[in-house]
Amino acid sequence: MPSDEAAEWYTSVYDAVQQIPYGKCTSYGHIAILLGYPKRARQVGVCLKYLPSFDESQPNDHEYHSGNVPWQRVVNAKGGISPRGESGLGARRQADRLRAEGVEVDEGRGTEEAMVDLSRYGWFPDELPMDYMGG
DNA sequence: CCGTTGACACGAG
DNA sequence: TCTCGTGCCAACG
Repeated sequence: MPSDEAAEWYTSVYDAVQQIPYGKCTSYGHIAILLGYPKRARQVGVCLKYLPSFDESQPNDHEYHSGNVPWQRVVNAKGGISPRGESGLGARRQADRLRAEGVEVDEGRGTEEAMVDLSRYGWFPDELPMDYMGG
C-alpha cells in the first residue's frame, strides 16, 4: 500500500502522460520536469512499469490503466526504447503501439534498441533544449 | 529492516 | 562516440 504522497506521484505521472498528443513522444525526464521533479526520471519509469493492464471484465478496477494512459509515448532522452528484460518483448509491444498511431520506429539492429526520431515525433512544450540532436 | 534493482539522465573523462 | 560514476527513490526479497 503506497503512501498518500506516493499515490499522488503516481496519479500525477499518469495525468501528465495522458497529455502527450496522439502520434507524439516525450521522454521520462521531460515528464519529471513537467511535474516539478527534474531528477525523478527513473521514478517516472517505475510508475509506468506498474501501470495496470486494462481488464475488460473489471473496467472500473483501476482509474488509470494501459487503456487510458498512452505509456507507449514515453521513451528515453535519446528516443530509444529500452529492452527492459524479457527478451525485449515489452519494448516490441511499445514499438507496435507507436507504429499503430503513425510513429516511425527504427527497429534495433542486432543488440541495439529501437529508436524514435524525436526531432520529428517529439513533444516538448515550453522549455526543453532538444539538445540531443541538431533539432 | 536493509541491500539491491532499475521503463532514466547527465556530466566527466 | 564510448564508457563510467553519480543522483534518485519506490519496489522487492
